[in-house]
Amino acid sequence: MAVTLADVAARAGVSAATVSRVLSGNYPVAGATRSRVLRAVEELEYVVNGPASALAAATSDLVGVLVNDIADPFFGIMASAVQSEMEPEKAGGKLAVVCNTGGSPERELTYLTLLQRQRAAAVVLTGSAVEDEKHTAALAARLRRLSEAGTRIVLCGRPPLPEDAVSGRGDALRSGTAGRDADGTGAEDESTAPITVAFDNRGGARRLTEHLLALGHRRIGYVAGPVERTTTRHRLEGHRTALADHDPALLADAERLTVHGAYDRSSGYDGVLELLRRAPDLTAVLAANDTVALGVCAALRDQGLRIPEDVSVAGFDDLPFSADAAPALTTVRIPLHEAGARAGRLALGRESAPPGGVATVRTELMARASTAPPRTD
Amino acid sequence: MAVTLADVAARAGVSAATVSRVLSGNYPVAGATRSRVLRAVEELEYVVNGPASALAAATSDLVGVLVNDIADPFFGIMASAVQSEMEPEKAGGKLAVVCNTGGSPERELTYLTLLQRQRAAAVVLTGSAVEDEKHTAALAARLRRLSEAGTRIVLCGRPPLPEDAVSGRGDALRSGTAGRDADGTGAEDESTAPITVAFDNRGGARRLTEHLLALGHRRIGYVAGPVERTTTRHRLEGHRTALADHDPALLADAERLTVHGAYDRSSGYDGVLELLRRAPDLTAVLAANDTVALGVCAALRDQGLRIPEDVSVAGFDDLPFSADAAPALTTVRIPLHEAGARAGRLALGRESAPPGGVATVRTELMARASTAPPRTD
DNA sequence: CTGTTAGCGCCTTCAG
DNA sequence: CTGAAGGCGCTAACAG
Repeated sequence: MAVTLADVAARAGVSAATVSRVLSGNYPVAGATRSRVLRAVEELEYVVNGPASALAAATSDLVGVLVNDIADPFFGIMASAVQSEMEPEKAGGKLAVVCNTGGSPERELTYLTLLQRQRAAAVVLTGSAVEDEKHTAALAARLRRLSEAGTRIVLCGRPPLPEDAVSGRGDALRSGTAGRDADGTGAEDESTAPITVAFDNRGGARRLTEHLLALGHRRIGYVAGPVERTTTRHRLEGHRTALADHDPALLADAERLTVHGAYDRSSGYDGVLELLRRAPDLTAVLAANDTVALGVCAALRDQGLRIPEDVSVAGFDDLPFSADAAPALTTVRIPLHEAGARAGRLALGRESAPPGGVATVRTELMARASTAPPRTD
Repeated sequence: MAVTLADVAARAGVSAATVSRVLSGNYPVAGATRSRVLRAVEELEYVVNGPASALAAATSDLVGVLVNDIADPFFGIMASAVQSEMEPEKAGGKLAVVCNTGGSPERELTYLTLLQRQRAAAVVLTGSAVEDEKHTAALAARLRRLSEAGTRIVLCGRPPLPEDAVSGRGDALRSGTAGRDADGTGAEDESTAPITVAFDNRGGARRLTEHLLALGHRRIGYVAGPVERTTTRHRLEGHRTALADHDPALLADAERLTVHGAYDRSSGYDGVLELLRRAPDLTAVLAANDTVALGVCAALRDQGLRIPEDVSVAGFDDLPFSADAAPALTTVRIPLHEAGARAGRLALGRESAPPGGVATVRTELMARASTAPPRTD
């Protein structure tokens, strides 16, 4: 069908091996032959057969990037950053594969299988994880297998896997076919645990709540994300820590002033309406993220409430549109691009793992116009 | 290293061929053997070796999706839609590969090469194309080669390639290696021209401008996208057509009232400032897209101008945040999800090509609060 | 520095 | 319905 290495070799008057060598460039070849080969490649418009070379070399140049929602800039920015580190110029043309799990644990596993099947060079898992015992175990198992197969694993924006989930079972039930490659030299025991680039969600949420507290707010509603997600839990913990530190009494009401929903606009809209029903005297609302905050603002406006005069609102993530919202949104900045880029480098092994395998990315309070002191009626 | 087909075969007490057959499921196998094999697969945690099967079968299950900017929801939504059609349940687990070109023609070509090397099953090119003779020719050539290699090509959100760029040269210089697979039966001449899902940018822009005209606006500024992009040109053409139809005199000023920039927020900010310098008596501003419109609004606000009382603003695309902007943004809705999903189906051959190979997606005017009649001083 | 020789793991006729 | 055998295109030791 297509042009093959042999065709190029024939045209250049050399052996296939030589062509292979000049193409991969990791082996000495005479200048003259090299250019002769290159010319043949040009003339024949030869393009390497990826599957064939992956098979022979037992490695591929695919890197998987799993995201919960590719239509959400939060993930788009990270994915873009990861990919920016795979520039053909920078890293020999790795192909970053962005996979959209839609937040579904099953699809997460499915994609990991697909990537394992492609013998991906690395996999980057971004965004919050689902905290379900069974799923965590399944995920850990799959990651372990990927890792054993030589795929590098990087977590970005999610916490490391719990210890107990990582500890693998050691029995490799391997059957017959009398050991090909007869000796057991393949013992490249790179630290098998995934590398993690975590976000300081707790700290960010704590500082955000402290900011509201300092402004004088005491009745603070919280439109949180899905209950089962790590990010949701961490942000909530930071919030409540700040509350407790300021006045333990505030904590008592926290439960009632919290509603859960998805990480989308309508959850914010509906969520704040529910909060208003429960506590009409709310003076501030924290949202799970900036998108949710937008929904909160819309609902508040529809209720005839002014921001921040009547109610203060704050988001999380500091996505690009947040600064342009009216009023500009107070939020917590996460350096998504930097984090993604780092994850990309880690995935390619171009940067060495941080001590302990976990790097935590700082978050920063961005106090803007959507928060102000509460009304003093 | 890893578990192979042979391992599974041995454990199930059958031949490798049989295992292959139950796994691909396209060949009769006795129920008993089938389940025995399946069990062995389970026990061994076998995962097919993608490269190997791609090599042997000469097809892969990768589908490339090229986008100009993955961090932009415009592309995120389309990519997500394309991918949603490749659900493991729907289409035998195709892997959609989202590639971020950053709008660079060179990277577009590079990614196409990478995809060709992977022997991708299909490629979807989304978003506006660069109108440069040389690049168009190079692109057409590469697409033709991909197409010849059996990769299906779909354009989504960009116009079909110009006729003259498509017409291929017929000489296939193929050398030596005395024809393997000795007969020339592989003559599967599917219509080689790319299928297109185009957006009606012209019509949308025309209706948008007519809307402003109907409100009474006559001095309308336009912060357009990059000059060399098809989308930019089409939207501008629609705008000017409306202007000319309404009053040819308006066209005279159109050039002066147009500035070009990137498809981002800061272009909107800077662009409208420039327009204001050129024509302080502007009553309305059209933006290249919603993101740009946000920048326009920010700049206007910073200048102490109210929207829409002092200046009306409109965007394009109707991204999710547009309805939540304050004021809600008047814009033109493009059904990005539907378009992307259709492109995905077309790419998989699950939907037959539209007559002429081009389907045009309707756009719809969304008149909201950011546009109103001009001030009557 | 270059050619030769074996596979990599799977699919696919072709017999049985 | 199942097994045997050859090859997909490339890489990786080995020899020269």
